[in-house]
This record gives sequence, C-alpha cells and structure tokens, in this order.
Amino acid sequence: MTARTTTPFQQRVYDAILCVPAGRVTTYGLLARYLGCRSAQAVGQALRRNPFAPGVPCHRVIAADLRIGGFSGARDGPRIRRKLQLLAEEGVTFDDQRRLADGRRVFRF
DNA sequence: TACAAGCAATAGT
DNA sequence: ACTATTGCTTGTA
Repeated sequence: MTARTTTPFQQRVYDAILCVPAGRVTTYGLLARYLGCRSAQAVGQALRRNPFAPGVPCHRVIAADLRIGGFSGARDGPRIRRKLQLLAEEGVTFDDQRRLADGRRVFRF
C-alpha cells in the first residue's frame, strides 16, 4: 500500500457525488466528464476503494445505460440488492432488469 | 522513480 | 457479444 487514503481525483469524485441530491442518481461517464476526465473506469476504481465509505453515497452512481452497475466491488449479489434498497428508500426505483425505472431521475451537472 | 496490471465503464465493431 | 479505448489507482521492482 502506498500510503495514500485520499488522492485529488478521489476528492473530486467525493465532492461531485455530494452534489447529487437524494432521490437522484448520476452516471460514471457523466461524473467523469464533469471532473474533466474521459475515463469512467477511473471513477469506478476510485469508488471501489471508497476511502470515504460510508460517508459517500456511492449508490447514487449508476452506469450510463441506466443500469445499476456495481457496488462495493461486486456487480451482482447481495451488495447490489443493498444498493437497490438504498436507492428505493430515496425514491429511486429500478425494474426487474436492474434498469432505472425513470431515466429522468438522472442528475445532470 | 519507473513500469506493469487492473477497474463498480463506455463506445464502437 | 466482443474488443478497444480511456484515465487513474495500486502494487512491485
């Protein structure tokens, strides 16, 4: 471990996610673009490590095709169910195909 | 410091 | 469905 808990990039991701109000979601690509980077993988990588958890509502970040994406290092399984439940409690609902029920819930910076 | 490998992705073929 | 691209993080040498 190269001792570093927070990189500048992660701080940007953190701040940007906090800008997303409850009940809304954003996408990796949108977030990356907002940060001035074209790599959504970088965002995913940063969030996967999530040094701010559970301070950062990572569950408000979904994929560009409005799919649920992954959560806490897993793209399927009980963790995803937890993500869906967290979003549901905020008023964001997904259908059985793990697709966002209402695309208008996506928050645009 | 430099290099290599990986990622909760996306776009294009 | 698959491959290529993309920028950042992490670990090792």
